Amino acid sequence: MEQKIAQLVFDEFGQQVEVALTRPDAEFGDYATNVALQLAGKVGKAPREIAEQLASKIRDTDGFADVTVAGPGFINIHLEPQQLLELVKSEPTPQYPGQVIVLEYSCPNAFKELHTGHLYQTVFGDILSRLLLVSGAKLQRTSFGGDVGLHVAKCLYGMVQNFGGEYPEKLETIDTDPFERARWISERYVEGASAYEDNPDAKATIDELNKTIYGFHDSDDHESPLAKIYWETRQWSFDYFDAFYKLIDVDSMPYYPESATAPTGLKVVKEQLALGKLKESEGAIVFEGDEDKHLHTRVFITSKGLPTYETKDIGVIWQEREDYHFDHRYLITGNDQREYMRVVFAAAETFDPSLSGTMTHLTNGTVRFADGKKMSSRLGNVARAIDVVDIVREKVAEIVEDKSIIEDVTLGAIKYVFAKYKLGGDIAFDIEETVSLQGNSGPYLQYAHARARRILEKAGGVVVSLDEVRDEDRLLVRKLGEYSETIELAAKNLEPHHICNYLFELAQEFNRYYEKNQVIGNEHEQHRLGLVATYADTLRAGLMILGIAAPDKM
RNA sequence: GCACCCGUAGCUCAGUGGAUUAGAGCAUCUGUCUUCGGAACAGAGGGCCGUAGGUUCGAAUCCUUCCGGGUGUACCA
Repeated sequence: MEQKIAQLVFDEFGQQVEVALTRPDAEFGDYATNVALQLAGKVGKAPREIAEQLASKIRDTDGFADVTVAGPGFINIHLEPQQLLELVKSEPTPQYPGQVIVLEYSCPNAFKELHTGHLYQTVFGDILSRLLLVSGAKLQRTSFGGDVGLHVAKCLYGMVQNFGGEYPEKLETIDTDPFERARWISERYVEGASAYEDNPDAKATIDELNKTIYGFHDSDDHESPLAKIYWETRQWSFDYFDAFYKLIDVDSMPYYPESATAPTGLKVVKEQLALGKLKESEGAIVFEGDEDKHLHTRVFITSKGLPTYETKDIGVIWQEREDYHFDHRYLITGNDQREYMRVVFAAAETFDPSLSGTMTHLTNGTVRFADGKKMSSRLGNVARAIDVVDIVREKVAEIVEDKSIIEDVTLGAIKYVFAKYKLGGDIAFDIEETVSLQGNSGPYLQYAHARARRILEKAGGVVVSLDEVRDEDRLLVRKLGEYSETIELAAKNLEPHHICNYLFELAQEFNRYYEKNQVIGNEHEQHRLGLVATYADTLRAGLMILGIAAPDKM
């Protein structure tokens, strides 16, 4: 439609313009455009005059219900009922057809538990994945994290202390539940970390251990007692990640451990050093910043010869490209890594100019607790992801009577909270509001859906497809017709929160309709059931993109 | 110091490439209501969109100043 109007503008005024259609308040029309105002300056006529001229042309050519001019020169377009129905039945236009896209997110470190930030980023990444998939992308999810490094050494030290020596067989005495194992590992980490702080001997041992662990990889040592402990508990960590993803009902993804990306990164970095793209400085290998572009200088290989995070990140990029030949790569991290990642991207693009413009860094804010006092006793300083899920589940269980849907509602509540904010800012996580069954929340939408399903069930299942628009339907039908463009907008900008806003508005619109219009027993029952079914299906489709289950009963 | 992000209703947040009267949820107050599932609907109050300028026919939105908050600034990740 934009193009048609642009063509009319060109025919009438000989001007090339970008026509933007907006969705005005229902009283004004179904679409509105301000092209007349844009043209006023160029053409040298009054905006209203241009608008009238254009409006009459649009009226002639496209057979809209009505085309009016309002205010300073807006053209408001009213659609015919059939045009509204076409919109309802239209599918979203894929925004990434056939594109190979890598999305890297979640990124927990091995030997540590997932905290609230991971929960947020994992949920958000999963939603983005679903959005990209329905938008035609060939998507590959990935994750990246540290399975080597000082934190692992501290942890291993704690384990050895706990066992009173290097006794891998004692691992068998630990609980087999993946969450219990993860917790046990993190307790050993805490012990190792405090020993590192308090005890100089322990510090020396742990520093040595750090190198030893790299050695397990370099020399492929799976036999020494310490190596056995390392490999076994490393696997526990990976199993724990998968168990957690399963718990929150998101897809798991290939994990790129630093032990694997470091060698790849080192190889690239050494090649680039030879090519002069990196420099030696004070014994370290650095990528020189650029003051004009406000890029910091950063170290890629330390003066001790160890690869830094920068090098490992280069390694992931090269590995992911090798594995998937991506057209575009997105990664999500905390926003504290913003400047850092700019340097890594700049370095990567310097190393290989063909990467230019193929990578996008998305950043998320931190999760704050709105009701911090209540949470603190249970969650401590670093809130574990699992505790948040447990607390929400407890709250949900208090309200929901049907036990079989507690998990769906719990996850619906959590996922919706994380989906409804635009990525970037901090999130105020309020348990009460999360679980709240009213207002703009996951459970509200789940309930709205279940309610519609029950109407259909009660009516007996025979549902005709929607084929007319009655006067009282108009607002709801128009809202249903906005589904496709909402998905397109969300996909194009990678902003799932538009979907949340839309679904909430849709549910409200339906509730308004439902308040006034009897469905069952009405003379238009068949027609209205078609409308209810369309609504329920739309709601379910939207929730599905958000990874939220839409139970038929609640 | 420099750079980046952010300041919209009491609170939490939307606000598409500039646009008709700046919106929603929560909270507060008032109605509807012997309910096709009320976890609802209707309505009210509450805003110089941080400040001061600029561009424009028109600015929460673009540019600049200042104020306030956050983050980052080479051998951590």
